[in-house]
Amino acid sequence: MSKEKTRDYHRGGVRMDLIRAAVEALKTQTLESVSMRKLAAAIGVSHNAPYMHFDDKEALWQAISDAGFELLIERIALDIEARTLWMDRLKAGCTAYVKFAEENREYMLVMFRPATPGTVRALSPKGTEALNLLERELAEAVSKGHLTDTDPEKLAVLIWFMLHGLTMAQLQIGGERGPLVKMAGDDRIGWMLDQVLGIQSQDADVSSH
Amino acid sequence: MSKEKTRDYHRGGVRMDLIRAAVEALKTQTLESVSMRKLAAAIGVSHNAPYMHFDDKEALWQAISDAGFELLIERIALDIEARTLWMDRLKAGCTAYVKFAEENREYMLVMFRPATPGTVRALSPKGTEALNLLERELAEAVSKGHLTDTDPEKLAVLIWFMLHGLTMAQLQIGGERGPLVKMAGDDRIGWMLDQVLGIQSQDADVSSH
DNA sequence: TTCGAATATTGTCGGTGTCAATATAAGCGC
DNA sequence: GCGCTTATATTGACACCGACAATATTCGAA
Repeated sequence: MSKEKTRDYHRGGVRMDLIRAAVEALKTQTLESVSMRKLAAAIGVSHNAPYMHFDDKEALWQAISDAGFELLIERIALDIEARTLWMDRLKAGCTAYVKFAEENREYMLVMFRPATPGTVRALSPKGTEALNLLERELAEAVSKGHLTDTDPEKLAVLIWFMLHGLTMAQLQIGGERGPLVKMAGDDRIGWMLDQVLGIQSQDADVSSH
Repeated sequence: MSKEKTRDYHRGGVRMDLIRAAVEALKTQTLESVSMRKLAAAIGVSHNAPYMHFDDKEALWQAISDAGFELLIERIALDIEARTLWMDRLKAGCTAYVKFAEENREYMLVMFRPATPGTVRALSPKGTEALNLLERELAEAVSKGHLTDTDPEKLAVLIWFMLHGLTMAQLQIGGERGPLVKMAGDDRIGWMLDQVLGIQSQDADVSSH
């Protein structure tokens, strides 16, 4: 009598549920160990349903990567716009990058998963957009005379290398031990920026006596 | 009559052959797509023979990672020792890091493969040894008065972040396009070092007119 | 209402990591 | 030489995986 169907066809939102489940799974598991079939099971759908919404396992990663870059630039832009002084803005943007990586390990793993050797995967449009946010701040600083003798484009890339190296190191090797602790001070990003930009730290350097 | 056995038991050197085959395979394939069984087949051995020499697939990666760090520090040390002036030595070491990564993509993929979320994988002893090479040069430069007001330890980590960010970017996104080309000049490493160390470039800056 | 398109299902295939049981070879005391 | 232990390799099996094919269900528009 009961009308209960064996399953819900067309339950809707499978694509989003799948992405959410994958992101959730990545918080505790490796990229390799997250499987389409387990994700399908997790959201209560047959083992092949995901292939309605994603050509491929890779297509799922790509979708998550895009979403990650979206979140990243949103956060960076927000934190930059909340300040006015150029150095504050720059530092806020850099800090946002690192904080995002720390708080969203799962996204970063996908966004910067290694490319297949032969292929060239360009930095996603959203990715370069994030980089441009940095570059704009630096260009502004140069044009207003706060920085001299530097090419803002190259400087932006250099700073990104620095931030990216820091975040990748944190992802790849644990955060608790090793060389990372040597940089674990309160304001490592401020310190690094001062160093790169050749600025005398305005706080008294107490460490020398 | 012919005494030909179906296979060679105890053929010897399976462990090394396996590592070599894996490194070779990684030149054209992803970490994920390299399989124990294919490696076993490639060196002409049954699908379970590898498990005599490695507990685990992960154990194989670990062995390759260790070998990679060994090669890396050897190369860095060699290139440093070939110079005498402190800045030349520092630059040679940094350049060696990046060149190694470019020429040994396959090793870097394994050396810096993402760790399982829960676990903390400390930077391998050999890895920190590589970092110490940098640090020693910087400490020397500070003690001889070439650099002032800087903590060599922190500076070494900063420089490593920079180099690591550069190499990871090259591994993860293609080298041909995107922001990387903005840094593609002949002596990007020299430029980056000058920038970080706050040194006026001794070459005339021709780019400004 | 009918029919096609979208969505989901079951079934299947070759491939994978890894465990178990078995077979072969080498080393060594005798 | 002989026998024992141990290292090494093999076959066999199992659950799991990504992906393809064929089928079933539902929705929406003509």
